[in-house]
Amino acid sequence: MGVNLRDLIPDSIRVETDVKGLKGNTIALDAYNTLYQFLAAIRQPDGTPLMDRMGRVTSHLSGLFYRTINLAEEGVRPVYVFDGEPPRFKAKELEERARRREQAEAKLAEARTAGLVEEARKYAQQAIRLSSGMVEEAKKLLEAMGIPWVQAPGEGEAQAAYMARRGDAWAAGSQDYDSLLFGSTRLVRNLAITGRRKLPGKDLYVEVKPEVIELSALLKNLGITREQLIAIGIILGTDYNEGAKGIGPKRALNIVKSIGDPLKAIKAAGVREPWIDEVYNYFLNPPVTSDYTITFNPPNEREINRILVEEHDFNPDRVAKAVDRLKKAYRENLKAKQSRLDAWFS
DNA sequence: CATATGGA
DNA sequence: TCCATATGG
Repeated sequence: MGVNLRDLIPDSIRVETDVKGLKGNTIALDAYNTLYQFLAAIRQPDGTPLMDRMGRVTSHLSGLFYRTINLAEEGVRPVYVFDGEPPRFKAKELEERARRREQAEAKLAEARTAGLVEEARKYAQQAIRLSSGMVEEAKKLLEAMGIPWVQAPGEGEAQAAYMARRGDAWAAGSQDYDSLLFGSTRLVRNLAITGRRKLPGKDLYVEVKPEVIELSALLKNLGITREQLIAIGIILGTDYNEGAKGIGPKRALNIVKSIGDPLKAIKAAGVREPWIDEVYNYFLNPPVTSDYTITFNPPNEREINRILVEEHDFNPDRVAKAVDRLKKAYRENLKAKQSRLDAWFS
């Protein structure tokens, strides 16, 4: 999922930090990416997600609620950016994902009847569905919490990058690297508090710290332009194209630097999709909107309780405790600072 | 992924 | 304060 720039980016460009080091910064978070990861991670050992008494999945709400409060408490100002319409050349990728999900669902049923717990968990993670209802409910919860969200016209990563470029956000936040191709000034990955990540297939957890990748530092280090970075991404493969067979990050960088012109390099590398010029233009100039405001509001405790406790069977004491933390974080970290002049007029 | 809890 | 383990919905 997403463009795979992992092996292109030198370790020296990945700046490890902790959440405290991001205090005061507005971060435009890829909502889809975030919710999807909660759905993948917040599960019982056999892969069963958290559910309310009606059997509706609540893992995404639990993750969103507690993580957002943690970030706010540490002084991070989160803005969630939701996907709009995908570009039409993403249809193939989306169909493939749907197909893989159906296969995983079948395998999950098999594993469950066979009583294979680890197998079941594996396939449950591959069978994740983020429904439009779940997305709508996440937006409702954010509103109740007083946390801003933005509806992107196209890809959320593109909108987040635009917000960073305008200076409305300090960085885009996602596990994927796409926002760098979309021109985000910075990308923050691994933005979580506890920083635990399960190693695939093993019962081991490793500590993972947030990392910041600055676009200008990356381009300078590689000696390329943003346009050339887009070309490399396309050669390596994106959600919109397969990438050139047998070419890894080193050769992709070489080809792009020696040829110079991004579109010529893409073709010289052997990328054959006929719609590839459109993909290049989409990364360079994606649909975005300036019609948003980033405003933090006081948490609406009644509404939070209605959604989490009444509707979805969250523990009222736990929720109340978290809401208290959110109220304090709002006062101390999120509330717009009033200038002395504003105070005089109000 | 996150909180809660109990023992070192 | 740290760690391991259980539980959250």
